[in-house]
Amino acid sequence: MLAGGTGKKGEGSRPDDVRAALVAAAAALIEELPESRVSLRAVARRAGVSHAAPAHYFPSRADLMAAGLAEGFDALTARMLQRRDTAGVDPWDRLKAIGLGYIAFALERPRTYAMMFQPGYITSPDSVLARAGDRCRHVLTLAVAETRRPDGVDQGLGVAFAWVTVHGFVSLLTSGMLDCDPAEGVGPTPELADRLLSLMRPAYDGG
Amino acid sequence: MLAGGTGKKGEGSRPDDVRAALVAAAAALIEELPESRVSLRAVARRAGVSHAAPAHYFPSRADLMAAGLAEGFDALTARMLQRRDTAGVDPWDRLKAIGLGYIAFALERPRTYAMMFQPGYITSPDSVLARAGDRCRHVLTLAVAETRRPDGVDQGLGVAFAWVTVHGFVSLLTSGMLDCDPAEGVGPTPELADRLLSLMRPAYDGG
DNA sequence: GTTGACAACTTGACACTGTCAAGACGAGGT
DNA sequence: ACCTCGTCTTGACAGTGTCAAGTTGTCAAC
Repeated sequence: MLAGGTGKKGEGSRPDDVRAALVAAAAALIEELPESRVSLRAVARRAGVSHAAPAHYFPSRADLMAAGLAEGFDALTARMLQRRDTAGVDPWDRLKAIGLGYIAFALERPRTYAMMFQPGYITSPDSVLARAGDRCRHVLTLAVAETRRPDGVDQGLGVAFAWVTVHGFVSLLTSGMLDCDPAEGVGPTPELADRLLSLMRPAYDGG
Repeated sequence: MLAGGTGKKGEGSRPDDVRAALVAAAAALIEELPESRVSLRAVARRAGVSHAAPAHYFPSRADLMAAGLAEGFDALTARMLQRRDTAGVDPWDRLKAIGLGYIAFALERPRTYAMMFQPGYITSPDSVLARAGDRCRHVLTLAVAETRRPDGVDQGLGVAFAWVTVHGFVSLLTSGMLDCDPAEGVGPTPELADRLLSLMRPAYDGG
């Protein structure tokens, strides 16, 4: 049977209810607990099913985590779009808004964000997680395309550079390596983010 | 007793032999196995001690991992220094050499690298891991200082930008998010690394 | 040289984990 | 009525981190 069976337990159940509950529980726990404590059984408990229920929908723990992380990616994408659409019409403003939205998401949901980029959860380029990542990058690609100039960097490189910068920033920040040291002239987080994004700009403008 | 006791078991043992063996075993397993499979017991087996021996040197699993990861940081620092010292005298060449050494290390020991920057292993700014990270950043700071111009970016921001760029690059690459797509004009890894580092430069040169 | 103290481990146990095998159970078809 | 199948539960197994207690070897004191 391909599309969700009608098998239901209580009267309130709908097809794939359990699956959705598991993914939602996983997404929640990923942010609430350190990674090692997000167990299959904890997710199952949160979703109100038995400890082995996840095995019917996900071949392994990693697959359930990947599904939860894909939800995280979609939330990130939504955040970027929201910020972009409230920015003006200037392409650079829009790109910068996307970057700030990206950073805001990562700092609000640091554990989810860190896990999203952990090697090992993407099993294939067609996996749920990889596709969610692609959708996210697509938003960035569109924004970079808008800023494009005849003598600017090429598309792929521009996307890579923008992503690399914002990801590197939040990743270093949340891992505790980038403590904004006032002695070195670097201010608090939002200011540092703004200055880093501004620092990026000349790479796009010049030939 | 403050400094390592003389308690030895066999005749070959030296003080703190077991501790060093544990850290070495941890560092090795961190690269060999996915993170979830690097267990205290596996490390203990590799070091040839009982499953509870690590508890005598490290309060928890995280502390043993942090010790292994600190070794990774020191190896990274050594790699950067080696590359820097074989580069010429041009400050920018030296900074770029450091960046390429950094990238080379991360791509050779991807699991170690990813774990080094995972939030949660740095318990305090004085921890072994944090200090190893500081030593690494210090090398970068020196190199950035060499490139400094009167009208360039300030020190702290320059260090942050350089680190953010190389870290973001290898982190995205190893997590599978940055598949160098030929259709978008981005070539293979070494070329992309080189172009990204070059893209960074105008940020340091201009006012 | 016997005694005691003590660090360095080992052994054993506990609750917890991911995964597999087997069973319960209701819905749908014949 | 009977069978089948998908959904989920129950039960089991090896493996995990951590704690408590026991063992062993070394040193200092007397």
